[in-house]
Amino acid sequence: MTKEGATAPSALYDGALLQGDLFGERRLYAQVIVDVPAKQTNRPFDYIVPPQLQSWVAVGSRVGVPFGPRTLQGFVVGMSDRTSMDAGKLKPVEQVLDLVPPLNPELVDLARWMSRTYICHEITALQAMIPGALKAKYEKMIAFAGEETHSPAGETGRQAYMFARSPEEENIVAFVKQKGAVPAEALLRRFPDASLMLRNLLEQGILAEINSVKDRMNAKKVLYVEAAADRATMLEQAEKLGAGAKRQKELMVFFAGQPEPLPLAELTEKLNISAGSVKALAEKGWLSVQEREVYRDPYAGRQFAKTEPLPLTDQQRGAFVPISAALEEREHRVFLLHGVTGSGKTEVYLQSIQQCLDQGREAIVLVPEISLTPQMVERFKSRFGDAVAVMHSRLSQGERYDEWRKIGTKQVSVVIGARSAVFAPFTKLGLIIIDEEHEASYKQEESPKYHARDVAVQRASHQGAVVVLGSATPSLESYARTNERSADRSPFQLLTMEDRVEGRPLPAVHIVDLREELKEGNRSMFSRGLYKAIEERLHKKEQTVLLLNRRGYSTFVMCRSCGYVVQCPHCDISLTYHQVSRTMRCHYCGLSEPEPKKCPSCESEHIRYFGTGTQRVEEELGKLFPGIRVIRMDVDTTSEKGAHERLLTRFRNKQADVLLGTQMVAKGLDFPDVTLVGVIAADTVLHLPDFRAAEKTFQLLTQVAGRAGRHKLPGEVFIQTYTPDHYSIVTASHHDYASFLETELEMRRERGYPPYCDLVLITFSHEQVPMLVRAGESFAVRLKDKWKRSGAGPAPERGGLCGRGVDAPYFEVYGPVASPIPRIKDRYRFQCMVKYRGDIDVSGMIAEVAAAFDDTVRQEKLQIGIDVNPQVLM
DNA sequence: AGCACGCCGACT
DNA sequence: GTCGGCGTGCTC
Repeated sequence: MTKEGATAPSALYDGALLQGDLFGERRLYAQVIVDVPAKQTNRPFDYIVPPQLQSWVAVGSRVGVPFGPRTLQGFVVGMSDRTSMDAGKLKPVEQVLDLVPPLNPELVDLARWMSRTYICHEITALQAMIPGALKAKYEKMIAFAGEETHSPAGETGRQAYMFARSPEEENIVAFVKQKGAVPAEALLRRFPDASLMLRNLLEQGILAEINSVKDRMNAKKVLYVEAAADRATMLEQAEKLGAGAKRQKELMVFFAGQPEPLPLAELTEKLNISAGSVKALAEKGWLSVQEREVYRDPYAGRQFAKTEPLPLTDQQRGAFVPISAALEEREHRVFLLHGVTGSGKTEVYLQSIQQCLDQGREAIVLVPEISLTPQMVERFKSRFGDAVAVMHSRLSQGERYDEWRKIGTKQVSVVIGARSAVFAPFTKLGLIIIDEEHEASYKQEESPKYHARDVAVQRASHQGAVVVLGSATPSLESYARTNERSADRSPFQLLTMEDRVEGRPLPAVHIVDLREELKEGNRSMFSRGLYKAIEERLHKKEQTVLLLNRRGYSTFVMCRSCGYVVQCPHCDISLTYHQVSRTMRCHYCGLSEPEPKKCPSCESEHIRYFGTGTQRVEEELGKLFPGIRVIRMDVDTTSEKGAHERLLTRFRNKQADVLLGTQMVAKGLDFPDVTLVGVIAADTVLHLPDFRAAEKTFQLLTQVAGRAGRHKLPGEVFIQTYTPDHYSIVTASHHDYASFLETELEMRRERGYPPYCDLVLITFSHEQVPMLVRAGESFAVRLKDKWKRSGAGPAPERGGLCGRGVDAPYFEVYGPVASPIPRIKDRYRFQCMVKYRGDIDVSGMIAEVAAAFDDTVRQEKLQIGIDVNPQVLM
């Protein structure tokens, strides 16, 4: 309203504002992020909130809004009573999709932070926070639009045409009219050949298209039965029933003494009565049947023996006290709990959570997906009972949604789950625990490429919550931050637990030099030491875990005549032979083709299989130890739902002697009779082109070694390797994290890698190499230019990072170079790496350069993937 | 992402 | 002379 308008009386009585006021209505506008992940729509759009929806719309609501010609799902990210736009141009919010907003203002802020930090569209970040069941689904509805007689005069031609509708058209109109609105898909199913007629009817305006957001939140409904009269009446009426209605009589008597409603299913089972009897009585009006929403509880009917807090050891107490104090102060703190395997970290978690709950606050527990086993869940369910919601990928979409719903409705105060559980919509968050914080699975590989650890710290800092990062082998980034010296990042507090509970010794570790074995004439994949050890375990009826971080049968297949290696035609990677299916498979694009009988290149039949995979180890075990019972666990045997747990249960029940698998056998398993762990080839990870290769090797070896001798029986570990002197292997064999850390930090410093700098990886992919090189080079130039113009100083020389002072800002773009796997699914891949240190908004700079590339992306089908790894400086 | 509006080739 | 190609731009 203008100033003049405010002083002129006539204007005061004009306009929608006043009209609204007269009817006691408030003007309310919602800022909505719509479900279109594109640069141009990556901002809020304003909508009018109609009066009847005002009490339902809040920041965090999921709404259906008209957007251009269609209706889209969107999230409300702001509410206000004014708008910067001409209010006359605004459209109204059409639908509110949930009774309770699925997000809250804090999560909406977090999404904005994520979109900036990880360079993604805001809608992508918002979508990542809600369960898949709430993902938008759109539906075209056909509705009846009005009588043709309403057409204005003068359009007689049109009318005449309309009156000439065919009987089939009449049928369609009648059908739609009767139903009110019909999904277009359903209509075409009913009238399969009607698409042309439908188009005519739509053009004539007799029918209309309505786009709406289909509501996928299907709460499960169950029928409940209860008495519809008082006890006396029920008994009285029971007597009046005929002798033939024996079941009904029974039911009446039962409900006379049953004031509470009962689920129909339970009733029919308990009283051995058919639903028909209930229906008959309901029709007579003596019973009432209602629909009730229920939760699909995947743990329904399972009894969890209640456990009480265990007395803490001195060491556990040493860790618990500072956490407890921070909780008490309601202060945001991050603790790094460095505890060797078996030191009792879980009990510290449990008691910290208990304290958090006692304060009326809520807790999130993140665990790697793979260790989200029934045993793990059981420990939490046993302590906190129904206050726990469990979220993992093995749940059906509906189950997942129901668990999640319990958070919003305050039925639970603890969530345990994998990565995405960090977004649990709690409003009084007090504690976030991240178990095995070094695990790579906390990093999401698709957009938004977030790291759950970083998101957790971000969330906690806004809520005054405590974060506990637990690990036996903390990531260098986290460990470095306990020594933080930079001004703008607060340090993590280190808590250490060095001893195993009850003083159980760490297992003895033998490093086996495979070169020596070869010299001695042992060409088998098992060293003599490991062979003997397995044999011994078979005799003693103890169990063995074998780790080989490579699935399939053999890693590559080569022709010995010409040296041809069978490769994937779509990816630059050799194919792996799978014995079970007798196929060659690509582990990157999933291609599967029959094994070659002769060399595709020279037709020779001298084809040999090189490299060992889990399938081959399994076969070999069977040959060496006839009758041995082996469970193989890798992606190929655990893809089926519940297979993972089934295999572990079998092993636990001692239905197998050996558990053989890829890294998934290394994580968090705890079997009392496992006394031997064998690592078939420790170097598989070590030589990957990854600056974290040594760290990953150390972590993997330490984790898997921790699987042996966790209970009464002492454990033994064999690590087979061709590089027995490598520091990651040597230090892992001594369970010596401190020494590993020291050496690895020195390596990182020399090479200029995290935690001495932050990294961002930018990958480009395209079907043609020239395009890719041009784009990558142009990107790098523009990025360097941006840095220069920011006036932050000259880019240092290459390698200049080494030995630089702690506070010196640094920025360098490396590349573009071909990616480690130069082609996947027929697309070539190049990458640039940005190394920097200091408080530089690199994400912002990259986002701007990427935005300038948008046209290229559209026209040339160039794909730019940006992987932001905000690391920690030392 | 869709969808409309807007300037240049092969057709009634 | 028109129908239609997809290049640019907008969606509260």
